[in-house]
Amino acid sequence: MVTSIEPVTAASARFQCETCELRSHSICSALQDEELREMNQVVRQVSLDAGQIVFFETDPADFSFNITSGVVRLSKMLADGRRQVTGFLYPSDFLGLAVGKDYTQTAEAITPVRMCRFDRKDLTRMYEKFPKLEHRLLEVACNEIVSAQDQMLLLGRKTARERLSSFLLNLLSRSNLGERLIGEIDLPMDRADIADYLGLTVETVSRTFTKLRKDGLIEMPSKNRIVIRDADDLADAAENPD
Amino acid sequence: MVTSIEPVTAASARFQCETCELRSHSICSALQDEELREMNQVVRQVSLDAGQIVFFETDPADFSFNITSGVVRLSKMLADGRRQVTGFLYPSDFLGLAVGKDYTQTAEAITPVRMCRFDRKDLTRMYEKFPKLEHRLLEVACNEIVSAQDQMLLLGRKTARERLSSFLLNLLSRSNLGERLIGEIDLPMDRADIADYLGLTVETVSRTFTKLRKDGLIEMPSKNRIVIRDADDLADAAENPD
DNA sequence: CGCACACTTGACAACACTCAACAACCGTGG
DNA sequence: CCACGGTTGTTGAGTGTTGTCAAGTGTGCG
Repeated sequence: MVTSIEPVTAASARFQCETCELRSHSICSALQDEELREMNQVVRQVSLDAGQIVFFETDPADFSFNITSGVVRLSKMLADGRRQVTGFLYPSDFLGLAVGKDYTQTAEAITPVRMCRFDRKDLTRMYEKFPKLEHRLLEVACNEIVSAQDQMLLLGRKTARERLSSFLLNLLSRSNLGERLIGEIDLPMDRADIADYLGLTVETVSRTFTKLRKDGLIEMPSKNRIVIRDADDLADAAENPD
Repeated sequence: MVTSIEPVTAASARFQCETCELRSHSICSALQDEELREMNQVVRQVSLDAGQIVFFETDPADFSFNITSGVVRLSKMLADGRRQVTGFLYPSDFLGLAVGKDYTQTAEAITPVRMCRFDRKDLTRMYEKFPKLEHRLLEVACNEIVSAQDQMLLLGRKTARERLSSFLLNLLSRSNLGERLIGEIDLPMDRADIADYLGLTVETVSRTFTKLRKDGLIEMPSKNRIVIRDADDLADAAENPD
């Protein structure tokens, strides 16, 4: 399942994982260098190939992760195979907030992924030592709640066109966090992932992409690449039916 | 907006709010008596009538609350009036986890409600003093995330029948936390609230209630009262289409 | 008693789903 | 280099579940 687990190298020793240098979202942004050294001793770098499972929705929840590169898909399944994708995790995102004994969803790499793995027992000790860490984690959890609520609004009340427009805008704001403000986004997930994330079928997703393209809201240089021609127009499409 | 705000009375002085005596869900269950006395100094009892707004989705997020009696509805709205109810809060539930400057959803009392109100600035000071409190809040947040994910699965992939069955089972497990295991539940919310919670219309909710009744899964002694005849059968209906 | 409101039921329409065929893409191997 | 098969994505035709609009039935309250 896990292709490689290596101890942290000297090169990455200053920070316990690359995540912390990327963005403020990482949980470790809360800590000082000295404290990070201590975190360093309980973290392991993990690499996965595309398609590999990080954990399954009934596995014992022993680990938490910080994504450092690649994209992870979170999903839940019903007995008959219907699936709901609950989120996509990008570099600097934290994975494994659950408090229960077992994971409640499945996490799978949809691109090659690298991440920092923490034993939850270690993390618990760290909380006690560095309350700042738990404070940071609460922030992460609250952000997750807010976007979960947005997603409920999307799934419960929005049309296919609004759903896809909202989705593209979310990806845009994410991909712009680090870098340029160009309206071009990469879709690492396939149509089935998008459909299961938006509560639609692949056919409807495909048709809706076509419509957005014909309406001049987006361009599609390739299947996995979207150019947003006017973010305001798309924002409009994300909240108005038809 | 708020009908009455009273300082804590001598009778309620031992615990800073009644919630803590009700159930383990309350955030204050994490604290010792001595620490509770300190919380006591920053809490205010608030009473609301049915229909009153606790806060609106763009209000500055200055307060957090512990519900002590009654039911609160959380919702988000689109510009054109479409609404998504994101949850119903019962006694012992915590309200106001958001980290941002403003609330991201509207909270409204759907029955007479009493609750303990905390100034978030006070709460922040309490966190620093009692890390246990923040730990407890993280637990609360994680539970909220888990049920939000369940709700996404419901909204994205379940049929009307499955949605209503799931909803009734959730209410059942909630109402049984405190007391008897009788399969009878009270619906403090109206059909529109249920519809907006389940991503349906009132008509579909009504029709689906009728179907569940005709199929012998539930009885309806009155509009707001549901008797679950066999929880296992209903659990079946909650995960199998048609 | 009658009005108002919430809920239910019916007829019809529509948006998204299902099933099916087709096209594009990609890696493989001749 | 191109032919081939498999996979993924797109498009089409028809169906269905749920939404819309409208009428009807309680139920509570003044």
